[in-house]
Amino acid sequence: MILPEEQKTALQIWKRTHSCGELNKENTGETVTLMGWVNSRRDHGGLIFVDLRDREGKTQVVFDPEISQDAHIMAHKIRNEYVIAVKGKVFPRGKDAINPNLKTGEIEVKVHEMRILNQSETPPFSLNDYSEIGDDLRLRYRFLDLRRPEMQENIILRHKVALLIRNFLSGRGFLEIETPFLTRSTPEGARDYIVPSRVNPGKFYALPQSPQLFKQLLMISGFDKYFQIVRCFRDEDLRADRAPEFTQLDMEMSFIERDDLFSLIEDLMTYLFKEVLGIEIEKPFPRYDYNDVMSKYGIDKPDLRYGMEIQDLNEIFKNTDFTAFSEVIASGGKIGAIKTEQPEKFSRKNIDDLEIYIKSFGLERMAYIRFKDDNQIQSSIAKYINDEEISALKDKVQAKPGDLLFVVAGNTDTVNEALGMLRIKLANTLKIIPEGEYNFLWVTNFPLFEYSKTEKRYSSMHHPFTAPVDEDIPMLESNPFQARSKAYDLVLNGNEVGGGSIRIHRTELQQKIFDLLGINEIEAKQKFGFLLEALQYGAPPHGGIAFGMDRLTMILANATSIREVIAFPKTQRATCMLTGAPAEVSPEQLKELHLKIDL
RNA sequence: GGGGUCGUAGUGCAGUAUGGUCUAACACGCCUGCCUGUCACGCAGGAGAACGCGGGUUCAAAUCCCGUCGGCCCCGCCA
Repeated sequence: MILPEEQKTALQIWKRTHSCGELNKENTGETVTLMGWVNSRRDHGGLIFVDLRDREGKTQVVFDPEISQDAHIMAHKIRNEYVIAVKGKVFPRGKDAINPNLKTGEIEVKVHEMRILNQSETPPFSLNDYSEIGDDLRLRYRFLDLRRPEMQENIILRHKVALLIRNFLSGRGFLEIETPFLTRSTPEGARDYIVPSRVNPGKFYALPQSPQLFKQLLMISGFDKYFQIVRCFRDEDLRADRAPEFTQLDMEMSFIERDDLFSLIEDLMTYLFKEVLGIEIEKPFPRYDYNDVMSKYGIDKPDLRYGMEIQDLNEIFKNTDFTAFSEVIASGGKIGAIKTEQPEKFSRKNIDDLEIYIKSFGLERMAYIRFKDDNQIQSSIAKYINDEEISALKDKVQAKPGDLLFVVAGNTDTVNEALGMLRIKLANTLKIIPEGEYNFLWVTNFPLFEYSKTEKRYSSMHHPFTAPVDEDIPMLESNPFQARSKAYDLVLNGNEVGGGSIRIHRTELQQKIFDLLGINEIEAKQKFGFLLEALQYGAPPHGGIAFGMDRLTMILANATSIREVIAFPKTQRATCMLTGAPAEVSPEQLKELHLKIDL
């Protein structure tokens, strides 16, 4: 079909020749066509300057009545966020007119023809100013929020990360294989999102919390090295680093042991950081035993960009007369301490507030010790500490005059937890966490099981398919709950960015673990029968890991919430402000699914 | 399930402790006009909020109380 020239749309006649981020001095003299959004308009009466924006950047275009009367008149009508196309010539800017803040700052385009491709309402918030916009507004107008350069950078970064991962893994012989979203609910783990089946009345699918079982089956099928960048779903409460649907880099390999996986992942991570941030990360990453990080940092994902480790003072006070301490030692507890940085910043009031915080973990009190010159101390427990203990203490914590030590005593786990949280709190309030530093570490040798106080039973710390440490296998008969597992976490700057394990590849051992978890044979058969069966047909030794892509990207983007790197995130109450999901469905839909709502 | 915090023009905020001076301030944006070298343009003028919603206390409520809705942060939870 041939349209008369004047009926053709702008795009049938005009083709974009460049993005708004790529022109420079080299293009001087070229006639170019740019298309984009009006970022800002500066009307000088005579000249009108417009910063034209697309995802690649901004270019200054100039409307000069001496070049085109028509374009200049039309430029009066345009407003921010109008979509326009301009045809013009690239001019170098004079020395004084160069804008170093713009990629294209050394040129400008003098317009001889313009078309308004679309108008825009005045946006509800400015897309190019420096003030913070409320989260609710941003999410309600996410399509505009995503137009902001910061968000565009984040989303582009996310693409880049995914692409680098795919290229890297493909280069190492990995295959990306899809696994189902409509699958079955499993008893262990997080709450499932469930989906009713119309063709199977009364039955439900569950959306996967992870492709765990499928990737193990793929190993049994012989696919050897698998990965997938995949959405996962968990119906649990949200946090800044936790969304109900999130993206995971999921991996599994056969014929490997833990260290093979570690070195592969270290290669992948250093590659990513090099390509994305231009930063060299040292390999191999340090490895820590779960028990060690728990006693030194009170948490299984310590941020090692700063010190302030938890000190164990039991040895120093083993002969103390102070009953509050001796009783704790006698009962197998721990006297723990943290030496704070910037001790001069702590007033009596600050210390009291910290004690209140410590008490919220169930400890009775927190003592402080301030070291003075010589062998003197100022302390809430000064009268219970003798000179010998003071000098031993000074040695142990390497105290300088003026240093401040916080001391708590009680049940070992509670002391570790409380001091671990105190350590983080101190680091944040003292602002001692260095920016731009990336600290990776592996945490290994997790307990195989953990006791749930709320459910009053043992469950797998990682998941029920995790292999026990070889030398602990005999313990499964004697004291199973002391056994360690071949699970590992990758921690980056205090975030758990990845976790995985070497899996069980023998039916008997898998059955044994189900027994210990109180999953009886019938239930195991019903829910995991396919896995138990598959393990009987030549399952290779295998293991894997999964990474939180959102968290990883968040850290690479230097953002504080994964919402900043997800195009269309949910709110804290798991709703979508854009679409209004979740929402009621029609009675017809419910009827079809044989569902009744009972509120 | 629990704790905290925020909600005032289109946006960001001040005002809330000690109710009356709030006829709600400021900045950005918006509208009109002027301006040929700006780039967070400038100048002059203008419009725009009864303070999330509901109830209560009071002579009087943005401000106090109760409830409720929503955003965010944290604990629990998240194999």
